[in-house]
Amino acid sequence: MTPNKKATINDVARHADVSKKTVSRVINNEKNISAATLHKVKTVIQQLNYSPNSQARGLASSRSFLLAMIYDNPNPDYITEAMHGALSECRLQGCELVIHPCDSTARDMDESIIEFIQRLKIDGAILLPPVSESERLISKLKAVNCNYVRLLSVDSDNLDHIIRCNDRQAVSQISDHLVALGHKNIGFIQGPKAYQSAIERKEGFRQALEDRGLTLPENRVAMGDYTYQSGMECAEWLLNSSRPPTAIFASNDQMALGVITTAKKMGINIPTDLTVIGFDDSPQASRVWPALTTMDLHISQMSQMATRKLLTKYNDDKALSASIQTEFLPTFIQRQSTARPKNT
Amino acid sequence: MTPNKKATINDVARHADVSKKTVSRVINNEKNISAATLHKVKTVIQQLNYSPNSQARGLASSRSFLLAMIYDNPNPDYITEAMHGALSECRLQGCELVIHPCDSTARDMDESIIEFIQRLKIDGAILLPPVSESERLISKLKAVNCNYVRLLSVDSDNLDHIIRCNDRQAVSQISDHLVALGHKNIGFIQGPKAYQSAIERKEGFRQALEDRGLTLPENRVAMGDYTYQSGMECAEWLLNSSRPPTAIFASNDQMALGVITTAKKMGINIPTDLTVIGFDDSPQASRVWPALTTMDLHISQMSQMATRKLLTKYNDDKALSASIQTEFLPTFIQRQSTARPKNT
DNA sequence: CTGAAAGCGCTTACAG
DNA sequence: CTGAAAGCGCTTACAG
Repeated sequence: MTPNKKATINDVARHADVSKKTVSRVINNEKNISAATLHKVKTVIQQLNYSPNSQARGLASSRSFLLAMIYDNPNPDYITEAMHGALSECRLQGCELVIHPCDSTARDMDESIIEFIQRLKIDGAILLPPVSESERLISKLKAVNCNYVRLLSVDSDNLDHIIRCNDRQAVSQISDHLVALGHKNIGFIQGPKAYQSAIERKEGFRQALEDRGLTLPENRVAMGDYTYQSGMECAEWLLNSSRPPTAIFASNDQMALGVITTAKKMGINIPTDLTVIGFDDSPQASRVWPALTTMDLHISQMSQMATRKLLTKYNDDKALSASIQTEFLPTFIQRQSTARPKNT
Repeated sequence: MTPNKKATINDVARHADVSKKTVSRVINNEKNISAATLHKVKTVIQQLNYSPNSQARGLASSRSFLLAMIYDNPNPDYITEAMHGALSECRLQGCELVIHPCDSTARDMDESIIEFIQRLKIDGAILLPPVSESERLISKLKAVNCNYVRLLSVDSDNLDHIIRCNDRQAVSQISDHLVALGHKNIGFIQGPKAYQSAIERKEGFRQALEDRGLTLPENRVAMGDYTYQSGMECAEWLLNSSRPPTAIFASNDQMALGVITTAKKMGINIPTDLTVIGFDDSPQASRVWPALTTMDLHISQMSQMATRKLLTKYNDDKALSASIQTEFLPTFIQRQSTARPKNT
């Protein structure tokens, strides 16, 4: 990479007149170094503009300083946020992020992930839904002794391995809002059943409505798949029913955006004729008219905490470890797509 | 990583009864191996489920099999597409992608990028705009002998180092469309001058209109910054002028989306009262109502070609190298946001 | 076509 | 608190 040869640990050792083991000690922040030696070595490191070769470190210590983000998620906004959070923590702790999208419908997904992890000696894997929900993958990860943290909607693993988004409590906030506005005839658009979040949001919402004296009849539940297209279709179905709902809660923003489009096409005004609520707080939510009321899932923070949790193994900073938050509660973001129903 | 010890080159050599150098030859697809030996080694590799340790390979050969994608781009859709393209090529050629967002306004951006590249011994860097436009960074990259390819709107480097999007020809297609529809009073929303693409699109559009006997007066040019917010503001300014344009071309989709929102707020109907054209073909373009007419930039393909170009150095597949396309012409995507002006 | 030796730049396990 | 030796799993440069 460098013509003007990059400095190595040997150069530093020679210049500082110590053994390379001592240099290694300062690189790795080990204890038991005299202040004088520490200072001397640090000075030389500066002078020589030395930075340790991570391949050599990795080969010797069987660490790679590489974390992997593994996902199969059609939603780029989710991925982007997740990367952002993971990256912040990586910088803090001197790691790098390798991204590894995959196809969870492929037969050999698990094998190819494992091969990838072993080839790069990945220090730890951050698993995003729906990949994070595959117990088969998890058991293979354990078999090769690979550290991992899963972003999930439910507590289905040891707490060392999950960061959880409490979708149930989140949808209960939404039902509060809807009930407070006076809506009684509410439609719901569900996500694909292959996603745990879709189930949690649906069951949580149904439960929350019942707790508040309302119901969510099956003919008010449309089956979407988290896409814009499905949001449009579900909205059409709900709004063309004999007694159309006065509010629609779509279990993600893409589908809610589809609801808005369909309503516009049908000449239905939002929010006066129809209240629409999404779930995600995607960038587009604030960039439509009317701006979409939704839930902020704090994906970036969740991903950062997942990364921090992954690195506790290599990090003896107690304060940092203690700062890890395992469960996240989404935040309600009120914008312009909700209002009281017309005849109330 | 593995409790049940992963196989090494030595295990393969022993089982196949050859030297490890021979195993190395098959790993690296070298010539001059007898068919019998090749077969024998390959079989053992399969049996042992062996995959070479990329750290050891890297340390010995000063390669890392790691490519970096370096960017400072507020547009997640662009990044996502670029990653997708790069990743496809990485898989093809056995590399991995490390992502490295950065802040191009930071004083130490160049230094931190160089440090990162040297620390990981990155095999090559894919530079996205606007980072790709920094000549200062390029010269530092050259100084440390780091291979790179830039995604750019202009030819400002050796052809080995660029993949170009021909923004000028693209906007000329847009002016064709607008002129064919009969628009004469056209507004333009410019991107931030720090982006070369913003300049190319503006100058290209002005030139194209002039070539067709029209003009783009300065009072029809609004200064945006590629954000939705600026698109709204610019649209307000243009539409509140004494003789509002019958068509607005925004130099990216985010701003065009802002135009649509402002038009809606003002009660202006699209496309009958106002034609709107964007540039990017972002996912949202087809998810608003009316769906946005725009240009597909082929970012994923550009990024894939950039990656392929980067890897030619390590790859002696002539056919693959010959398949590299250096210049891309965006494709016009007609949707529902354009129509003839009202009184024509 | 194949192999033995040395070395890439670090860390581990020990010794003192 | 510090260091000498061996080794991580490969490739390079040679030799034959």
